[in-house]
Amino acid sequence: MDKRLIIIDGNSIINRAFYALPDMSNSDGLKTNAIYGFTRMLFKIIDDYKPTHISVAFDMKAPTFRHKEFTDYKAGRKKMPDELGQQLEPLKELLDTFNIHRMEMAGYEADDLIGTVSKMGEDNDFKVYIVTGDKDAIQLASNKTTTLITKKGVGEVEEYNYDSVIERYEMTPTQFIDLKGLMGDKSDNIPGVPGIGEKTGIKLIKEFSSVENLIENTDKLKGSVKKKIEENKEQAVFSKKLATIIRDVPIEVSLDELSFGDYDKNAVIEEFKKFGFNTLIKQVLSMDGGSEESAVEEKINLNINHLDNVEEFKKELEKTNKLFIKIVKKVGNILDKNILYVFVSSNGSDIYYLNGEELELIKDIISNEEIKKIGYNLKDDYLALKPYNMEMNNIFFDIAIGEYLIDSKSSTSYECSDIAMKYLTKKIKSEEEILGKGAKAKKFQDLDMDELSTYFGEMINIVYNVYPIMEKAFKDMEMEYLFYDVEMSLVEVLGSMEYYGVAVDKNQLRELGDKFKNIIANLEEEIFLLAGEKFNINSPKQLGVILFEKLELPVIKKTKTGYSTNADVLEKLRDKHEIIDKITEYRQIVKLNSTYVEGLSNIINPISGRIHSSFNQTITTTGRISSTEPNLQNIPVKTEMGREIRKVFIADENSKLVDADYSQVELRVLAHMSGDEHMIEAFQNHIDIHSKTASQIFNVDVNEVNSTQRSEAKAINFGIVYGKTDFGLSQDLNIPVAKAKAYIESYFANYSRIKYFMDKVIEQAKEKGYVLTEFNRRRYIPEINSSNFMVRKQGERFAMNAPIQGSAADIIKIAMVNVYNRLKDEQLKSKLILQVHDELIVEAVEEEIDKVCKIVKEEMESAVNLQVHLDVDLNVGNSWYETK
DNA sequence: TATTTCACG
DNA sequence: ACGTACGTGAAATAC
Repeated sequence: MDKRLIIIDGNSIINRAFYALPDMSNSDGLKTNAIYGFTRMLFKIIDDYKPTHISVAFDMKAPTFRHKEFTDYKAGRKKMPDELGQQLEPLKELLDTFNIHRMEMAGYEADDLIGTVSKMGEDNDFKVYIVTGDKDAIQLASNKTTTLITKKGVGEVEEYNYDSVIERYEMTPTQFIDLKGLMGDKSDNIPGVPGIGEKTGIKLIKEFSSVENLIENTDKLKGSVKKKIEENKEQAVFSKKLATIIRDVPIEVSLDELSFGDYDKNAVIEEFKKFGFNTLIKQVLSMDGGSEESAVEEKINLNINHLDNVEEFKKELEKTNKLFIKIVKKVGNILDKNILYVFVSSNGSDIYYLNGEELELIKDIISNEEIKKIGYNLKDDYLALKPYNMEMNNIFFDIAIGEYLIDSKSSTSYECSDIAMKYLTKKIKSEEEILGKGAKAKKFQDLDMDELSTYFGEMINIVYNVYPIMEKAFKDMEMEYLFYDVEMSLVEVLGSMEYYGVAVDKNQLRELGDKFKNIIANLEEEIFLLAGEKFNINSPKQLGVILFEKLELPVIKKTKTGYSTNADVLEKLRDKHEIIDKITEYRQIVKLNSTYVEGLSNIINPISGRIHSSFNQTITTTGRISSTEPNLQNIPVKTEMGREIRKVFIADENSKLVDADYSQVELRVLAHMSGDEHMIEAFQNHIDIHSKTASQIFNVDVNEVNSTQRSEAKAINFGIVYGKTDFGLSQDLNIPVAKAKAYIESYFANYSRIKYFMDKVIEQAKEKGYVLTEFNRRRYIPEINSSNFMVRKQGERFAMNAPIQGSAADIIKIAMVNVYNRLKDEQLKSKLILQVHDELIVEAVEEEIDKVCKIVKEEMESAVNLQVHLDVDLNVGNSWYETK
């Protein structure tokens, strides 16, 4: 079998990783980004090239023969930063754990060891790969050796072998050494020939093929080049020597020692846990090689039986009043009875199941207010039971939501298997492993009882073992109110909203569709006429060709794949050609028709005739809820044509929609959190905040503010919340950057506590690694300590925005819970049906409208006590369109 | 599957 | 000097 040897330049790769990745550290404060990056690179290389042998070469601190012969060698190099230095030893230990060979030798650089070992590999018929970020190693490329140079960061590599080097550079790999002899190398402080750069160097090497030959034939040169070479002959030869990688270092190593694959997975995982590399643990487990026996996959011992003796199980439950539960349902209508099995347990190991027809047996357990329901994605379970007329009460602990609160960015899915790995180092099958992925993925109804019981039994066991750990974490982080009283209470609220849905007027939808299609057809014709040909207007690519090539309009902006044709660009082009306005209008109507008219039509529930959107609680990094299938949080409102879509959303018979929205909730949160007297005062005195800001910036009386000033101030008020720059503001307001800068400075001069607040949260993010909302919701911001300017600035904007957006999200969640509970407690028929970030909509039956208005306003305004009032605007109408 | 665009707060 | 406002989801095209 063929043997493949990979030799890695350890220092080079760890350096790359360090500078490419954002700051990371483990719980002990050890920096880990370079180790992480190195390991990811290592895994990728192993995956791509399947090496049989590996060695990692390191530089030593001791001077090399190059230093001895040339004191200035590598002079002027910056010292390795301590954040990187401290990662070197742990990386070496990790390699040892992996049983990966590493080498270092006093007096020689890593390059020389690589040169020597690669030669050994070549001589023994290995296919050799050299991994480094240093292009010097291209000189080692040959028919048997491929040099892999890292591209941008550590993600990808570029391959160089003998042929590809010739093809790209028109010279052989070894001629690279000659080139360097002439050009020198700034980073290594190799002098070369002064005045000869890359261009001339390449020309000379192509002509004379080597430094030595060149020197002998300087008579064929002329002018300044001749002079330069003749005056620096020795220096050129010497530079070439410095640049030459040694290939016969007296290192005592046999290729057998480099063989890879025999390592203890468990030990590697332990190490990863120490570093906090949770995502890598999974990868190790699925990697070939390594001994599996000792791996973490201890079989979980479970007793899984049909629930025959309900009374006995109830007795067991009484001991703790904790029910661990997972419901398995088939894919189907949310309003139908779809339950296949219910798995329940009181102790995490004795697990019982019953099928969909036997549910009545546990109805009183499910609805018992005393029994705490503990599970994973409990909203799904709550919803599954609804069609059976069963109400799951006391939804107490959901480990998916728990993980979301602990780290809202750790992943997007919060897969149970990931949670198991992170908290228990237990490997259970993921949903994808059970069902497969893509088009031929199975569904739970396709699995047999054996597969189901293993998967869901393990899930219950994981829940049982993880929740106490999270319980403690919330206590330590002072997040108990947020978790139990806000998020867990919200599960039932969101479930109820989904189940109830919102009524739609299908006729209205059809009418709008007809109207839009008509307009689209007309616009299409006009656009083709103006363009002189037919094309797909929906294709940015084809549109780009028409606009910027055929019509030769000026290119405003480019995307990574071609011309940008977005609304901003079109806006700037609208004076240049009459086709532009037609396209803008076409885009708008097509969007309305495809996303809204057709999108909504497709998703109306055939049973209820209503729309049941999913409200997801574990998606956003800031704490907001998201809405999918369909997204009801982005129904058009800004243009009149778009707003007509809202006529589709109506109240049921004998009902009306009560729409309540917070007035400027984020700015009020900002006023409160910053404690800025000016802003607080404005809100307390019910002064229009945008006019107030305008009066301060433009130095006029509040009553004298004109509409332009007010709208500019509005842009600033909102922009500040997101950390907007002077440049961005200048673009939005179409004013010079200097003017925008002056506005922002004036803003912060007047609202000085806001500036102070922003500085403070950034500082907190830098120190602690996270920022907090008013209710201690956390957002980790690893970007904040990045060495990359752009990434770091972005981190600062996250830090400024997250507490504000997040606190507003906390507040409306509290309000939702309170509104829902009031409606329930007062036994009203009206239902909370929608939330759009700062807006709640209740479908209220006629006779309850006054009561509902009062409840919603009261609960929203009193959800939290801030230094400013929260104001809620109420509107009542037959449709969402009317509630304006 | 990735990219571009655009709808909302 | 950098590149330039946060948070989402859906549809369509192109690969």
